[in-house]
Amino acid sequence: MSQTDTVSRILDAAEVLFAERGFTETSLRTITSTAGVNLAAVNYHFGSKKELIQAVFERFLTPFTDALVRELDRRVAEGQTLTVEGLLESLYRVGMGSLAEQGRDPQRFMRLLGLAYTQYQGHLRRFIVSRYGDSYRRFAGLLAQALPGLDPVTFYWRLYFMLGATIFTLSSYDAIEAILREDFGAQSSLPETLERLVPAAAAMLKVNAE
Amino acid sequence: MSQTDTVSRILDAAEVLFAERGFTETSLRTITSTAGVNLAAVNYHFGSKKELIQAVFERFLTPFTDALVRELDRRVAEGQTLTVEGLLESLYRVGMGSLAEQGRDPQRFMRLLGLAYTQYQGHLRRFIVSRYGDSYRRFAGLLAQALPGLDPVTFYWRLYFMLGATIFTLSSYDAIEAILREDFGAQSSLPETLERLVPAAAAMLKVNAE
DNA sequence: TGTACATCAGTGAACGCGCGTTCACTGATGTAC
DNA sequence: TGTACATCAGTGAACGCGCGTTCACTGATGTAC
Repeated sequence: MSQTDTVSRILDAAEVLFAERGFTETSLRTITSTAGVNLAAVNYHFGSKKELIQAVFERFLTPFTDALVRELDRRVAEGQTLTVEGLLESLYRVGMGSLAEQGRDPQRFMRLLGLAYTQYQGHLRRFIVSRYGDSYRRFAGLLAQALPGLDPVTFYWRLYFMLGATIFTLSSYDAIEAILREDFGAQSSLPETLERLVPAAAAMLKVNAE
Repeated sequence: MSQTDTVSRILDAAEVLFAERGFTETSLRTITSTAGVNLAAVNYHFGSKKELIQAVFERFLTPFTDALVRELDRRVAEGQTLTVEGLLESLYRVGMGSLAEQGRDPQRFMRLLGLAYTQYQGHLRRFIVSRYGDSYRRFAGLLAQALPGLDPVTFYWRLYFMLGATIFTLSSYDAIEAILREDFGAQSSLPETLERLVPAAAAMLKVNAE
């Protein structure tokens, strides 16, 4: 078993289990037995449980933000007019795409993102802000340009409303979808849900703008 | 020290600590030493940590949902036309009011509500749905009436978008407010933030409706 | 009015358990001369 | 080519610690006769 193999088996198991139950509720014993590796391997390869949590986030956030910034750069270089709807579509399409490439589950990452915001893990919030703050500001800056005439404070509050609607809904996607399927017999796929989210979120951002 | 006193001291301490750190991250030893009561008192009065968590939710959700349903009944009985904006305002005003009456902090309850949705506590979700599902459906039903012409599946997804924007933003209210104050020197009070949220959420719900 | 008993809030100490982490060790592979 | 040593992934067992819960007990108050 090569190093890469053990490391990625640990990351695969941790990703699934953290998303299901949270960080404190998932023990290293559960992770290592699911991964089929020795208990001590986590501390050997990652140093501590905290650093394992960060590594899980790094593995999916880095490809995602890199792809998002490349996409934004490309569209700006081509001189495209970036609308609110266009930017949200880019965000969601890149999110789905960069994960689908690796054959991984987008809902799982939404749950992890939701946990990062709500769980009591100061180190994780600091890690994410310092590592991915630049990409976040790039996106927010272009979105602000697409919404002229909005004062900055109103804009930022609405940006958080939009993030809340996105992260909250998609991190509970499976549960909500199951309820709607039971009550109305209507299946909603994830891409369909994102198609509902784009105009709704755009309308929320655009009230009284321009 | 009367029974009521010990019980409410435990609930007060648990409410603050759970909202700050989450359920698993808060030990009964921390709660009881903050409350100034004996460690065994939690199990004596509540039975278990799970039942304590439920009791914390019950103490703030019951007055809130009772007041909300009374307010909705009153407005319907008076024959008022209930608009989307009017219903959201009722929701937020009753939320602030029923807590302010008791001199308690509304942000704290938003954090608890956020935790209830994201933390791995199956018993809590079941408890909330069984106890407060009727009030939730009452509100959702009136909101749907205010949005004719919207198919039910789209309506329910947007209801979740709205809940996500509300719970996510208000549960991180202190953090977001601090960032905006630092970057723009602009203070936003909680009522001001709710005034921003009403038209934004209403616009999101109303896209293509009526 | 006085005595015996019941009830109940609260307590101090201990229980067993699962946790993250550590450590001495193994065995395979690579490197130097 | 052969030997000595270094490196490094991985391991098994144990460490101390904090956790939720339990239990025998106390002391105050109420109730019955």
